[in-house]
Amino acid sequence: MKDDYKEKLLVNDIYRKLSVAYGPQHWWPAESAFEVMVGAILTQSAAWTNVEKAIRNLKAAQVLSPDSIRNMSFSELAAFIKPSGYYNVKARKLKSLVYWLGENYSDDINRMAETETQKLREDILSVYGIGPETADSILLYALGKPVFVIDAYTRRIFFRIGLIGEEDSYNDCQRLFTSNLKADAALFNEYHALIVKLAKEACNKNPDCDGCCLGEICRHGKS
DNA sequence: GACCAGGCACATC
DNA sequence: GATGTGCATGGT
Repeated sequence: MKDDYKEKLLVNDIYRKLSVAYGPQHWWPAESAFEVMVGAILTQSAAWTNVEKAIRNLKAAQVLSPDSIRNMSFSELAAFIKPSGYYNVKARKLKSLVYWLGENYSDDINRMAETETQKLREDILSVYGIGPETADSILLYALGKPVFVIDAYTRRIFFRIGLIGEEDSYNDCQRLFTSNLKADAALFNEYHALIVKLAKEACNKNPDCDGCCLGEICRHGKS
């Protein structure tokens, strides 16, 4: 059997196993596309429980909108998002996002979604504070584009399994999934959410294992 | 009290 | 281009 065919079987099989083990994850937990975009920035190197507090603050003050975030003072914004950590840099990032959104799309996220995906990805990446993972989270979870999100969990788990190399770039990692799966936003959405679920479950129970529920395809402790 | 969490920009070599 | 560092809160 050819190696690339084995790889395809593995990538698909891991998804099936995770899906059976954990069921639907219902990502991204947000009421609007804009909320996803804000959450994607706030969750950078932060625990989601802290991000929830920051978003709750914005909602309670009824300022979770591009216009409100543009018009409030920097220090006011920083105070709202304080629980998510790095509040000064993140306030600057959110300001950059909403000014960009206004200037390029008149705050119309539906119009933004009409742009061709790769061009839009380049465009989003030009915004201060948005790197590959945040850009892809926005494309997938806010706009429903079939773009696979690579995070630290994905790298760690698939490195242990042997499907990702230590030196692989973000794009290399992404190719593992996009070249072996149907380009389906719902599938990419669920797969990434399941990877995060697996990482949290397994890590919390055993620091030496990221993939107990993967059975034989998990080679934890042997890498 | 140490360590980590759904990264990124920037300085320096 | 790769390697190091600052950013900061809240939960375990």
